Order: sequence, then C-alpha cells, then structure tokens
Amino acid sequence: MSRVTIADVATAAGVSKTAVSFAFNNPERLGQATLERVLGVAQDLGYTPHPAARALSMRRSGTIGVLIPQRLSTVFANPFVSELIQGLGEQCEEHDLTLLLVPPLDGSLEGAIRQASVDGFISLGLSPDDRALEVLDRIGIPTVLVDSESSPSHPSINVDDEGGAEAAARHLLELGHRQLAIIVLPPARAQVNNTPTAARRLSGYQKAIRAAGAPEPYPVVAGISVAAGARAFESLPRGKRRPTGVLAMSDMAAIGVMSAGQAAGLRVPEDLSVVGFDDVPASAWTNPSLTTVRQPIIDKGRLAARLLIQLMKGKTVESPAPLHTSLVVRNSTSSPADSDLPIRRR
Amino acid sequence: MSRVTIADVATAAGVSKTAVSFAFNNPERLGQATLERVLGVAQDLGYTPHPAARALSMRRSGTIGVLIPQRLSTVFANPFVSELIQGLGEQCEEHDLTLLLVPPLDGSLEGAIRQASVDGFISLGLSPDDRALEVLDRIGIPTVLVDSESSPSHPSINVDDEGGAEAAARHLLELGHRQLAIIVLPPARAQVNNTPTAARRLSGYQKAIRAAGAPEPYPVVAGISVAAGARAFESLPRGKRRPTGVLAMSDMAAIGVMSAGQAAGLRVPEDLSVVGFDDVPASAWTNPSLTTVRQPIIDKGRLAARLLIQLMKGKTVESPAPLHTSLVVRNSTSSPADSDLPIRRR
DNA sequence: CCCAATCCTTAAACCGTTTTAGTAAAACGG
DNA sequence: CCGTTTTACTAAAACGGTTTAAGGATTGGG
Repeated sequence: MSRVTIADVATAAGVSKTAVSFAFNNPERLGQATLERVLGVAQDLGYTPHPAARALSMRRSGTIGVLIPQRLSTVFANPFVSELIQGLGEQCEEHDLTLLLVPPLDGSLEGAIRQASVDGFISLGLSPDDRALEVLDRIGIPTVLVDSESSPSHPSINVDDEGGAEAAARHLLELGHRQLAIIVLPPARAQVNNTPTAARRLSGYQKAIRAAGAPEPYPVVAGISVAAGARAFESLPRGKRRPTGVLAMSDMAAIGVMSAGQAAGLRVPEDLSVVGFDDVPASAWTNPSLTTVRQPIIDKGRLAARLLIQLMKGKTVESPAPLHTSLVVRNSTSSPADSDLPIRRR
Repeated sequence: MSRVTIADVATAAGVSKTAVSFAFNNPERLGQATLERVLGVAQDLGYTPHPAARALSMRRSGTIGVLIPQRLSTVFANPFVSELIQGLGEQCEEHDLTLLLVPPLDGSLEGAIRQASVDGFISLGLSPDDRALEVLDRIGIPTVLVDSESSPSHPSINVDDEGGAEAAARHLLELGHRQLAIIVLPPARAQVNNTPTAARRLSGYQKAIRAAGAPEPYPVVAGISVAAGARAFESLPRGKRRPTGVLAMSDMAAIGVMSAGQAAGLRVPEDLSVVGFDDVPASAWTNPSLTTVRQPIIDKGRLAARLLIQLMKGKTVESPAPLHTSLVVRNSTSSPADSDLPIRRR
C-alpha cells in the first residue's frame, strides 16, 4: 500500500538499485535491453522517485524560496507581488525550478527559513538588520535581496525609489500644490524602523518639497491596501491645513485615498490630486486613472531570479545599478482648484 | 566550510546524534543539564536541520503544492490567483505550512508534480481527464480539486458557476439586450475541451438566453487578461449583428472589452454593456465600475486548504456543496441606447 | 545487599535516493 | 593466446536526519 521505491523496481526488474537509477539519470550507461526492461517495469509499477530523498542525495531541491515578510493574506492583496512572481516565474520555468512561498510561520521568518527545502532565496523588503538575514548567512544559502539595502554579502536589486519619488513630488509642486500629505509604507515586519524602500521614497519626496520651499508635508502611515488608504484619507488634516495633493508610496493606498476622497464628496483631481507608486496594471483602469511612479516590477523579478540562478551555479554576481523609474502622468493629478495657476486638467 | 550537521553538534557536545535530535524534538527526554548544553552548542555552531533530510525521515515536508495549469506569468496576471492564495495562505500559516507553486515544467505538469516535495496538492482548474490527475493518484498524495469537476477520488470545491452565469445573462436580457456576445475562457491546458468551469458558465448563459428566446449569442475565446479582452472586442461582429451586451467569463477580459470599446468610441454602458465574472477587487474601481458575478474566492481558497489539511491528517472528507455566487450590479450595464425600454442608467 | 523501577543516553536501523569504486565478462589488438 | 580496454552491471557508502529498542546508571524498597 505504501509508495513504490527504487528497490521495488530493482527487484521486479531483476537488477540493482543502481541500474534503476541509471535508467533515469544516466541511460547511456545501461545496455539497450536492460534499459527498456527497467523503464517498462518502472512504468508498470508507477514508480516515481521520492523528491525529498532525491533532494537529500543530490543536494539540490529544484526550488527557490520567496521570503515574504508578512502574512500571505496581506501581501497578496497587493498586485505588486503578483507581478514580481510573473517575472520570477518566467525564469523559474525556464530553468525547471518551482517557487516556494515562505511567509513567517508562527510569527517567525527565521523558523520558516529553516523548514524550507530550497536551493536559494529571494527576500522581499527586508531591512538589512533583520535577523532573518543572519540565518540565511549561517546556512550559507544563495540569496538575492529585493527592495532592501545593498549589502556586502548578497546581491541586491533595487529601483531608483528616490528619483521616482522626487519626480512625483515635483510634479505636484509644479502644478501649484503647496500643502502635501505623504502616505508612508508601514514597516515590513514588526520593527520600529521603516523599510529601506520607504526611507528612500520619503527622502525623494522631501528633497523635492524642500527644493520648492513648500511647507513640511503631513505624514500618515498606512498599510498597502485600498482599505488602509481609505483610512489614511480619514486621518488627513481638515480645514486650512487640508492637503491638496497626496503622495502615496503604493498604488493600492492611492486608490484607497481616491475612493475615500470621492466618497467624501471631493473631486479628484480638482479638489484632491493623488499620486501613487508602482504602476500596477490596475492603476490604468481606475476612475480617474492614477498618476503614479512606474517601476519595472516584472523586470525586477526576472532580474532577481536570473541573478539567483547565477549564484546557485556558483558564480559570483554584482548588485546591478538601481532600475529606472519614471513618472506616468494620468488623470488623478491637476492644479488645485483654488490655485492661482491656470487649471491644466489633462 | 560545508554545512553543520547533527553529527557535528553531537561530537562538539559530547553526546550522540539521538540526544541532539531529542533536544529539538523531544526535549523532555533529556536531562536538564544535557539539554541546555546541547542547545547551547547547536546555537554556537549555527546548526540548522537539513530540511530534505528531515522530510525524508519524517515523511512530511510541511509544504502543500498548488498545481497551476499554465505558466506563472499568465496565471498571476489574473488577480483571481492572488485572492485564492490569500485564502490558502491563511490556513497554511495557521498550520505551519508553506506553499509551493507548481507550474508545468518543460510543458509537463506531470513532471513538475513528481519533482515537488509536498504533503498534498491543491489543483486549479484541471479537467478531470487530465493526465496530471493520474500521476497524483498513483503517488497517492492527498489532493483537493478546485474549479474542476466533482470526482470520486478527490474532494472538489466549486462555486455555482451555472447559477451565477444565468443571473448575469438574465440581467442583460431584462435590461432589454437581445444580441449578446460571450467571452469564453480558454482551455486550461493545451487540450481541445473547455475547462469544467467554462462549460458550466457557458451552460448558465445559454440557459437564460434560450429561456428569453433571444438569438444565439456570439462566442469568442479569449485568455484571462485585459489584453486578451481587448483583442476579443476587436473580433466582435460589427454592423447589424453588433452585440449590445457582452458576457465575459472573467473580470480581466471584461475590463479589456470595456477599455477597447471605449477606445473605439463606444460609451459603456449606453452603447455596450459588459458583465464580468469573479468580482476581483479591481472591478469596483474601474471606469465605469464593473457589473460582475461575485464568487467568494478567498473563502474558496480557505476551504480548499482546510479540506486538504484534513485529508493530510488521514481523515476522509466529502466534497462540499458548490459555494454561492451572486450578481453584483454596478455601472457597466444598462439598457441598450437603441432599446425601446426606458434607459435605466444607474 | 539484591532486585526492580526509573531516568538518561545511545547504537543501530531506517527513510529513498545518487554516486563511487569496483568486478566480471566481452571485445580488441598484436 | 594473452594483456588491455571497453561494456554492463553492482555492492556499499554516502546524504542528514528520526526513531526504536536496548543499555547503563541511579535510586528506592524490601
């Protein structure tokens, strides 16, 4: 009743286990006749090599792990991950690899890492002092960092967050906005400090705002979801200090702000301009369509996988230069209605 | 330089391998003093059990596989999967399981199945005669079918596709539409026949259309992506036989039809009404927002994982009744402009 | 002082593969 | 006819853990 093993096949075919193994992995080392017999018997018995046994023996599992810093249910609510997986997946399929999603188990990412039988890891948004990275180092498993900080020990892949954010802020300022709010990404794991990504975007926003001599922006922390964005809108200042423009660090939050704003009777963009970040596909279909900072998410995934695969082959790889970001101007931004600048509605 | 094994720890701590194993898995079987010493040494050496070895020995890997019938890059372009994973993930995290994505490798899902070291599988949208299912049976691994057909050998989870589709079609017909087009889902794998899901939805549409005595609808096959939906719009009949309403089997395709239609100068819904299927979150934000058939995707994932976990515990489980679907009426549907019914724009 | 019970600890078997280091027989060259 | 290759196959040793069955102290009771 239990699983058919290589020994069963060997006995049935009247050969050694080695021969059976060769039949599958080294067919040229067997005689024509035996090869066919063994394969035939294996087929009849429905033999399938035990993956774990194979992984143990070959020291490779054919799987790469994606280290996810938060719960799957929150992370996969953001299309960002879907897109990243599209990029990763393309490379995986090309190299016969499968993809293991590794979220924190029991709150512990470290524990999850240990449990995972993978040949390499892609980590998402870990800050460089995260204890999970120590574990990875200790195990000595190839790792590529995505949306982290460049690290001496692992190649890391980033986009020009600061430049993109700066362009976004400058866009609003040039439209005549002065009073801005910033929707800040929450820390990736229950830690005090921001993710490196959030820090870089924040710095880009601030750089542009200072250069323009505009007042300090109002910061709100909000999760990467439409609902969180909507809540963020509620906590924006009212009255005189009401921001006319919102810089969101994610498209999902931006969409939340837009719809909450519209539900509260504001016109977007006339009364409230909103800029997102990421340019997930959905931002092109929203009402109004979302002005946002585009980052090449699929490319990012593809590149990350490609580097990891190099690493797994034993090659050494350098961190590539940050990928390019660009502002995509759509219909969620315009000059503020009360601005003295001409209203340039697109 | 190589990995720290249990034997290294044992030697360093002056105990047997067994003692080290007990220290982690059966601490109560060790004396206070040795326990602490062993754990200390393990910590210092940075010992981490080899997952594959563990999996081989314990006959469980702590992973469940998601069988994906198509390339990751196409499947993850559809938010449907993201949502399903949110449901699956919730249960996985609760039971300390990780999630392995298993797409076809080298075009072969069967091969990928063999390679995957998992304790159970969740299969998506396989038709019941798919050869992959044979492999699963042969290996004798617990399996739950999602969006398939109910099978004697595996529990399967479905929603009331037919009822939902019927409601969608009836909605358009009641608004006064006569000439309808149907965007049919493509077959999941390179096979001739439709997926069971597509078949059930089609049957629902047709049932309503026949009941209303409307003319045969015009069918177009299109992939589950916005681009595919847009292409589908292009291939719709023009002139007299132009459909005034489109029934799409996925929200993504529906969104594609809408935007292609708008780009071609049609007003949605006045000139063209569109109904989607799934009710992915994005369909609430589109312009206009999308009327669609809601299915509880997250619940579906949660339920599938729950059943699989039962199955893995050795319990026997029955296929639950199809989950409920309901029509969500938003702004992409109205009476056709040239209808003799009053235009009831919502 | 002996026997049994209790507590720790361990040697050895096992999980199911791959791989190394052969061996026996056949083929070959001179 | 005799080494030397080549061919076809195999026994045994990894791989790195867990688990079973048993062994050796230590303790307590009689």
